[in-house]
Amino acid sequence: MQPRARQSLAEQIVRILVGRIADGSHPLGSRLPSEHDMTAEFGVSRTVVREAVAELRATGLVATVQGRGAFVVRQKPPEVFRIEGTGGSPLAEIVSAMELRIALESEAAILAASRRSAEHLASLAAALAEMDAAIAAGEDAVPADMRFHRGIAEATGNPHFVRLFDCLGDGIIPRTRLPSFRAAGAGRADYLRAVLREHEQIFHAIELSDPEAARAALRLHLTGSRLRLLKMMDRAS
Amino acid sequence: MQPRARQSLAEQIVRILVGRIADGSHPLGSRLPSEHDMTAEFGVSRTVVREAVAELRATGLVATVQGRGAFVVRQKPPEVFRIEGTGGSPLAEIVSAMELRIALESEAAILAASRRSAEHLASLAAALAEMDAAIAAGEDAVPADMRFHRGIAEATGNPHFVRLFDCLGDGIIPRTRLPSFRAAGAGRADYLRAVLREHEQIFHAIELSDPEAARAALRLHLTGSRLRLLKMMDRAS
DNA sequence: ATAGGCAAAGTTGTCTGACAAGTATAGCCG
DNA sequence: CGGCTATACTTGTCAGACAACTTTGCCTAT
Repeated sequence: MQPRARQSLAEQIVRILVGRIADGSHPLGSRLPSEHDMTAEFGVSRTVVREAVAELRATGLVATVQGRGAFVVRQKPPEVFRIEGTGGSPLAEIVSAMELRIALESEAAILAASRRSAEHLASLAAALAEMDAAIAAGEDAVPADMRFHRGIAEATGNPHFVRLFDCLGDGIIPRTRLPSFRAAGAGRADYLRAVLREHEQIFHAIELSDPEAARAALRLHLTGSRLRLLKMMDRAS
Repeated sequence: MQPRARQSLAEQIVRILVGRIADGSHPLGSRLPSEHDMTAEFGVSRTVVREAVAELRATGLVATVQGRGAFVVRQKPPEVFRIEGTGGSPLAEIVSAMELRIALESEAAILAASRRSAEHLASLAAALAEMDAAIAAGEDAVPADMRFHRGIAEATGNPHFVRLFDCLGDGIIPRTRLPSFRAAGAGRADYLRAVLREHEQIFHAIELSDPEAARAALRLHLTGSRLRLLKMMDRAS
């Protein structure tokens, strides 16, 4: 699939309108010019204008009401937060992502230890069992790992932690991003078993409602994960 | 501006296509049915189909090539992380957002204290001076407050902290979301001066390259902010 | 048999005109 | 002044046509 050589007219109009909304020419709450006026201003057909407005609508900048017009409901497109593909070396990215995880998840562990219910515990225990089974089956156990960490976010009782976790996606699990990990063989199962043991320690601290122990276990886990990964990368080269 | 009572045909088609892309009926890399085929399938005009495709394009799910078709380039819309307007009471939202801030910013303070440069310090000092001036001018000092916190994220040297901070937007400053704060009058300047003093303590800890002091100052600040705001809300009612 | 060229078919991009549906405004009447 | 109606304005949809680009199939030459 080749990149397009030239921008469509609709895309050009979108760009212009996005710029105007951003610079305040069309402030929040204001009505854009009518389709008829925009066809005249931009010298394009109504179809093109409509498609441009459809795109603005899809990005959330504009809402249209039949008979009334297109209104600016947002000044800037929503920012999308991602942690992969942001440039820099893969290792630097993984280290950066790990630091972010340490921030989020150690606090989540504190809150989870204070607020967890029996259901949360059951969910975490199920994720651990799943992880155990996946390791025994020679898999990388990423889905179960994700479920465990999401379970901690859920046990915080704070929806922001859950949603941010979901936003980050599986890129937060470093081994998903290391091609060499998939080929590692024997060292891999050892690595995963160590991860599983650390998960269990986190689980027990949460079970015991001990926030500081939970935080310490989580930090140890994430710091240890990082060191182990670095060692594995050395061994691979 | 009233909500629309009924979805447009284009929006309905978008919904169907988003569902199909998500469930794998139209997998990544595949070509959507032609416009002609979709007009037949959905029983709508080509205009409607084109607008629906324009919306898919704008959300990044699809890319179109003239003469070839519309191709799926992404299976799910990028997740947008937001902390406002997620439902629940305003107070519960603010408390939840504050917990998230405590997680992110206390770790950021640790890293900032370890990694800050003279430029980072200068930038933080400038934000403090700005905040001072804004308080003296009777303003709410939100832009300077944001700059200070962003400066800490920058001093971490970890781009993830900066970008996540930018994603969160000014909703993380609780007083931007309390209408009663704007009317508070005398208590407001006192509140802001206390906030400024705490910012200064954070600044000094970072200046001294003392990670634990920075973390403690940051946590104290955020916890204190919450308590003070609760008090102000009591006084207003 | 294979490669190249050309025409036809297929596909998206744009324009035009018309009608449908909803909203806003202005004017008239009680 | 308030209510009703007609008109003007605005978005939503349909249909047809042409432009521009890509793909496919067929024919011819080597």
